[in-house]
Parts: sequence; C-alpha cells; structure tokens
Amino acid sequence: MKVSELAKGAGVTAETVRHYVREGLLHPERHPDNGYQLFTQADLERLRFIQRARTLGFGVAEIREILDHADHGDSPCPMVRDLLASRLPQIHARIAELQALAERMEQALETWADMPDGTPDGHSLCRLIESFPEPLRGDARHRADEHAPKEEP
Amino acid sequence: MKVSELAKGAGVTAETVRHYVREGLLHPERHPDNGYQLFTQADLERLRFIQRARTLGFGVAEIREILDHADHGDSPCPMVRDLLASRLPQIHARIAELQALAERMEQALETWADMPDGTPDGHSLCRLIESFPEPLRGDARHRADEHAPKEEP
DNA sequence: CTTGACCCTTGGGTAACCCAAAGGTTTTAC
DNA sequence: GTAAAACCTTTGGGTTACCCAAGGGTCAAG
Repeated sequence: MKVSELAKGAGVTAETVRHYVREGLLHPERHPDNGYQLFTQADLERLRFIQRARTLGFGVAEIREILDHADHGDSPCPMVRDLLASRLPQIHARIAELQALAERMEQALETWADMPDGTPDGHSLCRLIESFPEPLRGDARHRADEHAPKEEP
Repeated sequence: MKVSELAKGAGVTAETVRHYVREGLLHPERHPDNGYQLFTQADLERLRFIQRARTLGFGVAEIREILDHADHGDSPCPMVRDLLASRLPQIHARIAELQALAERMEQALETWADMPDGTPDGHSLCRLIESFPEPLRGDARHRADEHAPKEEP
C-alpha cells in the first residue's frame, strides 16, 4: 500500500500517516526505485491500533513507547493500564474545569442580558467582563487533555 | 512598575507579561535610560481584565481586539457577547467529548481488570487496546477549548 | 505524451506560553 | 565601595499533533 491507501483504510489523512512515520510509529519499507513508502496489512492494523489508543487519550509519544515495547516482544499492557489510570483523574479535573467555564459563560450571558453595553470611559474597558470575579489565582489548572483526539478539517 | 512587579500584582509570571506585551495587549513605556518596561496602575487593571477574559474562554488575539476597540473608544461589549455566545456550544461539545473519553477509559480499566496482559504474538500488540471499538471515524471532533486557561509550572 | 493524481522532502504555522543564554542594570550586603 | 545577587533586556528554541504550501519527481490513463 502507498500512503494514501493506508490513510483511507484507517480514515485519516495522508499527512497524518506521514506524521506518524516521522514520529516513528510506523516503519514502512521503501520502494527501491522511487522511494515511495510501502505499507503492509499489518501496518494498517497498527494504524488502527494507534487510532484506538488516541481515542483512549494516549499521546503520540506514549503510543510510540507502547509499540516499541510490543515490537521488542514485551507486553505493554501493564504500562497501558498505568497510563490510563494515572490520566483518568486529570480528565475528570479537566471536565470539571470546562464545566466551570461553561457556567461562568452562561452566567455572564445571563447577567449581561439586561446590562447596558457602556462605552469605555478610561476607567472601564468592558464592564461586562470587569463585573466578573477575579480569576481566583493560585488554583490548580488543567493539563488533562494534552492527549485529546483532534478534529478533521 | 517593572515587569515582575506587575506580574506579581496579577498573579502571573513575568514571562506571561512579556508575552502579552509582545502580543500587543499591553503597551508599557520604556525607561529612557535603561530601556526597562514601565507599567502603570492602569496596566495592572488591564492585566487583571485580561486574566478575567482568559478565564471566560477568550483567546489572546480576541482579547487584543477587545482592548483595541476599547482603546479607540468603542464599546467592545457586543463583540464580547457574540464571542461568548458562539463559543459556548463548542465548550459543551468538548465537555461531552471528554466525558465520553473518561467513560471509555473507565470501561477499559474495568474490562481489563480480569484480562490477562498477554505478550504480543505478532498478531496483537496489546489486546487490551485492540479489544476496543473502532474510533468511529467520520465523527465531529472537538475544537472547543482552544482558549482554555493554562496551568502554572 | 500530456495531463492529472500521487509521491517525496523541507520548512513554516497553530495557542499560549516556558525556558535558556548572553549581557546590561540595579539593588543589597559586607 | 564594590562585588554578588537579583532583575532587566532580546533572541531563539521548545511544547502538541498535526495541517498546509512549495518545488519537484512519478505514474496511470486517454
């Protein structure tokens, strides 16, 4: 298979495939004549594996480690379990954060529904925003969805 | 005020302040002798405004627009409302996504609790992951939290 | 044999910062 | 009074998971 064929088979773009190759997740052979990358059926399965791992929240670097382990004959499953278990609370934290954000936004829209816009007078920029509580510094912010799935163009 | 003083006043790092200056959100004067950036009390309020806007989900580029509007004497409030209203559904979508992710992870951990690790045999990498459903290609992915607050180091 | 469809690599962009380096300045302490 | 600590400056590179454009080679069909 060539790049695009593999990509179609897994529902990703050719660019994504090339990206994974650059990152060392896939190791295609090269056609000796033209230098094209040649993938096998096993690569397709591997790519699908990568996709599943991505939807489970794994990052590309982690997946590379998992694959390397497996390529060396070691079971990566314990690692997989650990990674998942350690990341789960972060995801929950991120969700809570976003929910708080959504609430702030909703509350803002509600509050502002009957507030005048007001022109900046040198002391205020947009009272709508200024009327909101301070960011509450010193809080623990996210770092949960470093490994979130991406959308398509 | 100098950079660090302003930064402390708003609970951010000096680097963040410099970043906002580079991005045109703050316009400090320069000490004629040593070239240090000099901030006023108004800049501190401006920085706090920026922080509030960030926690409301606005991106730096958007905040710059808001500030520019205000600096030109125009009320940015309608823009603010529009931005908020248009982004809210994306936040909700992102939350749903993350919740789905969390569920997948939890389900995975549950399922795997009584599954053997299994050594890769050339046909499987990690059955734990492989036993999961396909990524469900063709779905609408995120792009909601482009403007999420960041954590601290 | 000429398209058009693919392939290749290189390099740059995205968001919001963080960090290191190299060098000038100011403050503090002895 | 001066040396070291602490802080300032700019430049440039790194982070994540890709996307995209350019410039150029390759290939299958008409």
